[in-house]
Amino acid sequence: MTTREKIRAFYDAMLAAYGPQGWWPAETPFEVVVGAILTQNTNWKNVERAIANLKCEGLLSPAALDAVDAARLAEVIRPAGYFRIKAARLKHFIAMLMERFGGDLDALFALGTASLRETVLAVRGIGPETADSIVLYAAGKPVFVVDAYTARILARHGMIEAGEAGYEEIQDLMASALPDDVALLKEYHALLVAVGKRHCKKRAPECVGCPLERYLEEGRPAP
DNA sequence: TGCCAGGCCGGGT
DNA sequence: ACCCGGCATGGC
Repeated sequence: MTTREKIRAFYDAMLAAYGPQGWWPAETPFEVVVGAILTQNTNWKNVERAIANLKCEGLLSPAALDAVDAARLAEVIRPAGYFRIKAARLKHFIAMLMERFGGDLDALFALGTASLRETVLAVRGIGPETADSIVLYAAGKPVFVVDAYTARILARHGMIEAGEAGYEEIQDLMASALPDDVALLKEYHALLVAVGKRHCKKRAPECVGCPLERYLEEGRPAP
């Protein structure tokens, strides 16, 4: 089986094992943007609390985040960790949105996929994964989102060298094996996270009970 | 009880 | 071009 075939087979295996994940968990595209920044190296549970706080305080809109004091914003998002840095990062994104797009998220998302990614990536505090999460899950444009689980799972299945492949390299590998299908790309990344959380933790010596290997061997999903 | 979570930046080699 | 320390809360 070629690497390309494996990448496609993984999708079937994960979908069969866990079903559609329905990502991103948010009510609006703007909430996706905020969540993408808040979840950097942080447990999603903590992010949920921070977002609930933002909703309570009426701060979950570009205009409100633009107006709020950075120190107060930091206190509101405290449960998400790195709260001072993340408050600044949210402010940087909002500043870009206000100055260049009049605070209109749809105007930003009207950009083509490549320039949208560049624009978002240029914001201080937004790196490749956060940018791609915004492009895919908030703007609905086709990019593959790479994260720590993606690299770890691919490495443990011998598809890349552990610690060798960079972000873009992994992204290109996945993109070359998959169609430009937004729904599939959304689901694929979400499924990798689902599998990673259960079977591919950082410290674990191997992917215990991972459904993928078994699927590849037996040609059908693990029970 | 430590280790880890859906990263990214800035300064130093 | 890499490498590393710093950033911080809450869960298992």
